[in-house]
Amino acid sequence: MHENVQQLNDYDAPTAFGPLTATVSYGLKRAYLRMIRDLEAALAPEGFTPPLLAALSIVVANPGIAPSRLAEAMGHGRSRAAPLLDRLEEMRLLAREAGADRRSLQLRATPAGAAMLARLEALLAAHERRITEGLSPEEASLLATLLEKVAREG
Amino acid sequence: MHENVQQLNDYDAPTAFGPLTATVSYGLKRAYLRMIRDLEAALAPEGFTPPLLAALSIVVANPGIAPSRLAEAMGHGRSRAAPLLDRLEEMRLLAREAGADRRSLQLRATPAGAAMLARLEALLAAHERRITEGLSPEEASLLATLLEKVAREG
DNA sequence: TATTGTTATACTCTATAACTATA
DNA sequence: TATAGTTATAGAGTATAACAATA
Repeated sequence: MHENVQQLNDYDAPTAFGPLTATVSYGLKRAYLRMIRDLEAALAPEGFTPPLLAALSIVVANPGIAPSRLAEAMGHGRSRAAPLLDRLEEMRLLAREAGADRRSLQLRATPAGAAMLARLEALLAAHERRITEGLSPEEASLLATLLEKVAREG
Repeated sequence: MHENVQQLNDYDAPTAFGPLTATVSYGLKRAYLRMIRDLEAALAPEGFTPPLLAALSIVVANPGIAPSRLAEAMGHGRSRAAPLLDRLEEMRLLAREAGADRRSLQLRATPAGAAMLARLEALLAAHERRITEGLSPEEASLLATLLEKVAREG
């Protein structure tokens, strides 16, 4: 049963992270994991996921954008756009329209899409407050700036 | 062919992000993506992936740790540990040893595992320098601190 | 009963290559 | 030939549930 010598391990809580301790690299991973889980949970009741929200946001902010430029803005290859657009079109939130160059498409949100995004913005704001709850407003703003610097240098 | 009116889109580069602009949430996603791709590329020549490195680091820093506590430290469920441990054991970098409570296992790195980690630390340091190249040392240190605050509140 | 480790399963994200239609 | 969009495929990461062994 229970004994005091039960644990022969030579470690104690909390668990140590070795060379990962206090690195930007592992901090990014841990913070990202916490963020994405909170966002997934916040969007699920609306039938949304983080990538769907990003795609809709970008289309609303850039009416007429082509799928390949959307994919580029989201940081991945062209082929990732198709299933996201299929889903958003299925939900009647956006439409793929033909342009003058018939190889290319122009993406536009429907009124329902714009309305949905407005609704999601409230969820997004609450999510942002949750993940920055341990930070002052100045720290949160600084964090966003530093993250953007890291992201841009790629 | 080429015409000046070719683009009827009412957007211009760079692409706008709408409500995602300047949020910690989307900044985290973008910075994480940049980081993880750099780390994957850095580790690939050694046959390693970021989760394998994290697992090995934590086992070396916590000799005798159990798989379930390793999984907890890495932020996911128990079942994720098994394939990572299979792989590391296959590589002869760690061993699963039986403890007093025979339900539980004690994980320990082999000498080869410790040597491998030492080698990986150099790659990790170079990786850390690359992803923080746009930041002063003070900013990088501050960023790591802020990220840890975000991660911990979960 | 509860806990540990494992297996099975499924879903998402991501990357690559190949196909089509247009230019 | 080059580009845009799509499809097919595969691999990795993650989550849940169920199982066997042990307590």
